[in-house]
Amino acid sequence: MSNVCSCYMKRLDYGFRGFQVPPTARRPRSTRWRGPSKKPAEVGQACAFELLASLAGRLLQESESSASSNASEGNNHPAFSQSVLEKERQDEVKPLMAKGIHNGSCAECTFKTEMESQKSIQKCIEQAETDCVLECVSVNDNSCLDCWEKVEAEVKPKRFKWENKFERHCNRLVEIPEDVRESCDGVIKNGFRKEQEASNPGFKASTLNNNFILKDPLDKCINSPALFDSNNNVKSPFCGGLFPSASFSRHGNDNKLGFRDDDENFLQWNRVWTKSKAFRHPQRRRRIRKLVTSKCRKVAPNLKDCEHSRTDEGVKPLYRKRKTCYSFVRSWHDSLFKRRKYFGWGSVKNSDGGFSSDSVSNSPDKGMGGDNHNSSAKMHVSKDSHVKFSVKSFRIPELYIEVPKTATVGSLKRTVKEAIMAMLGGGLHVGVLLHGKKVRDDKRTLRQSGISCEESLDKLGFMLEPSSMQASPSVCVGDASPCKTSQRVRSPETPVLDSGITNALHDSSLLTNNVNLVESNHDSNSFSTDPIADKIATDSRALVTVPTRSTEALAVVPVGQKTRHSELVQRRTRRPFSVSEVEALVEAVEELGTGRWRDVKLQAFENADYRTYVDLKDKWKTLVHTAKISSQQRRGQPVPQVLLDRVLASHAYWSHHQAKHHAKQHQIGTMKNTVDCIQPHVMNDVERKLCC
DNA sequence: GTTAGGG
DNA sequence: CCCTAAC
Repeated sequence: MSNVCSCYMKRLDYGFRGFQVPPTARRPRSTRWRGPSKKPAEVGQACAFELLASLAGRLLQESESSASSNASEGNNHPAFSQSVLEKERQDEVKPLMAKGIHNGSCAECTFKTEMESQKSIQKCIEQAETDCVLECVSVNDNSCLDCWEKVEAEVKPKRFKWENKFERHCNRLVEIPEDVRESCDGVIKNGFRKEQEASNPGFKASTLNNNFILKDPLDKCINSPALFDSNNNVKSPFCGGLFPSASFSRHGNDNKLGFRDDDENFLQWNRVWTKSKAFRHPQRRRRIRKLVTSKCRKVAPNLKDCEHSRTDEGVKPLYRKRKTCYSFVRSWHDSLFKRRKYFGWGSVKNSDGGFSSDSVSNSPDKGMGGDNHNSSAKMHVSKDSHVKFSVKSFRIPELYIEVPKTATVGSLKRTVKEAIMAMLGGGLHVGVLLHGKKVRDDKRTLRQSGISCEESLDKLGFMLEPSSMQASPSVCVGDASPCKTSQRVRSPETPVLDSGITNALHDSSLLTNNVNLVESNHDSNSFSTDPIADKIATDSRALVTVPTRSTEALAVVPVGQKTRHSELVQRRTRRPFSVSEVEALVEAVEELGTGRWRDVKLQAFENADYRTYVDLKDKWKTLVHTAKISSQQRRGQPVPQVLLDRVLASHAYWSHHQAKHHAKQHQIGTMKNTVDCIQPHVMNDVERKLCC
């Protein structure tokens, strides 16, 4: 624990993308896939197929009576899914979502009740159909998706292509009895498949002999933590997370899971996404840096260095020093966004480190179960106007820790525990999101809040938030939520915290993005008056967000953004120098010379807050380079050759002059040191002459 | 805090 | 544009 922030040369890095409160085994981060977040539609597909597959399994089991219902090792799921698994094992058909069914899938509630009651196939099919429809509807209505697509269109138009999402699929082989095939096929064609074919040209569902070979999103498998079952890992290769490497091919299907461009896309995405205008203002940025730095100077001995202790004034982060904690934070961030590149397994949805519910499902009652793509929350509206929820588990944000290789397992456990406890230290509240917006009025009824309406089924979300926080940086609950990779809600009226960055840092350890959906409308060219809000909105993948003090710029401590997600201080937005700026720079340098960048700044760019003297120095550097290369090699906005000539001339002059000056200074120093007998006025004379 | 230079 | 060493 105490070594978390120290500098062991040999370390083992553990990345935890989240914990499930219920004991569902999870893969090591290194084996989990994190691709670009999937679209909700894929969830819908998977759910529908789960239904079908589950149905198939169930029917098989029934048809073969109890002969096959003996073993249940490793399957921690009751009832029907277990039998499905068993059947799969016997048949050596290792497909499927049987495991997915058990835990948190949209099919769950249906099968736990309806299937167990052995109602008619038709009913199940109808249910499946209904669910398909619901899925599609909710997908279409999903505002997060809208945002996502919007950003996609605006930010990564060339690189991030959803058409490719099916490239990461693997085949699922589902055995379906002959007598059900027809009806299932009908369902597929008329319901799910139809929808999918309409929206996803790449989607395929074909029949082969007695099998259905379904290509559906692997993401569903691997993104669903519910699928991780350490006991059954071998049985469900496609269920992700159990693969030691980042790619695999299965059964000769050549379904390679390549991360190739997706990773790039992701990084690119993250980069763009994290580009923020928050720190565009140098003064603010400096202030932030100072704040952070000063905070970091406070010494603390261990991981808690990077945690926060509460005082009467509020929450105060105790940062040992910038390097230590910053690197900790940064490595966390790096682990998020860089490791993702290599170890993609896992849920992108988790990548924002959000608390998430493994599943939030409705009571297995009658009625319709709408799958909420915003939060995975399932809500059931029964006939008596009750709205029933069941939240099975929550996950906490990704946690990144380091321990020495020599650490014991016990210490590792303790470290993880302490880190978790630190995150959860303040206790938690649950927030409710409706239409991506926080429902703040606790006294309103569900009906009044619009939650009781069926139309809101896919608009509901949950989030966890620290109970001690006034502000609401919180995280959506829910697993299948595209929202998690995109945005969260930060209501404009989010209360202001007094402790500023202190709280921000505190929050950072606890929470993930809390981004207003609306802010996804930001484009990289817009300038925000609220840098922090901007930042938060832009960097949805940052592990950390900062409650903003209205329009005051604070700090965001990305532990890792996507961002995705982000550094302690965001990289500034690139601001190409205009010709006039170049001219001003050249003029100033001609006069002042190189090496006096502060003066250059004050003289020529005093009012350009976004230009630091380092910027000017860098620009001069590139100008010199540009002037030296041929015009064909130059890129960006062309600089008039006249200016470049002046740059070269000035550069040559000042190089010479500076060298001469330095030589003279050295000469003078030497003289002073070696010839003590020289009278001061003589020395001054010499200096004057040399410096001419 | 500035400057210089590598990335 | 960032980072860091050196001053």
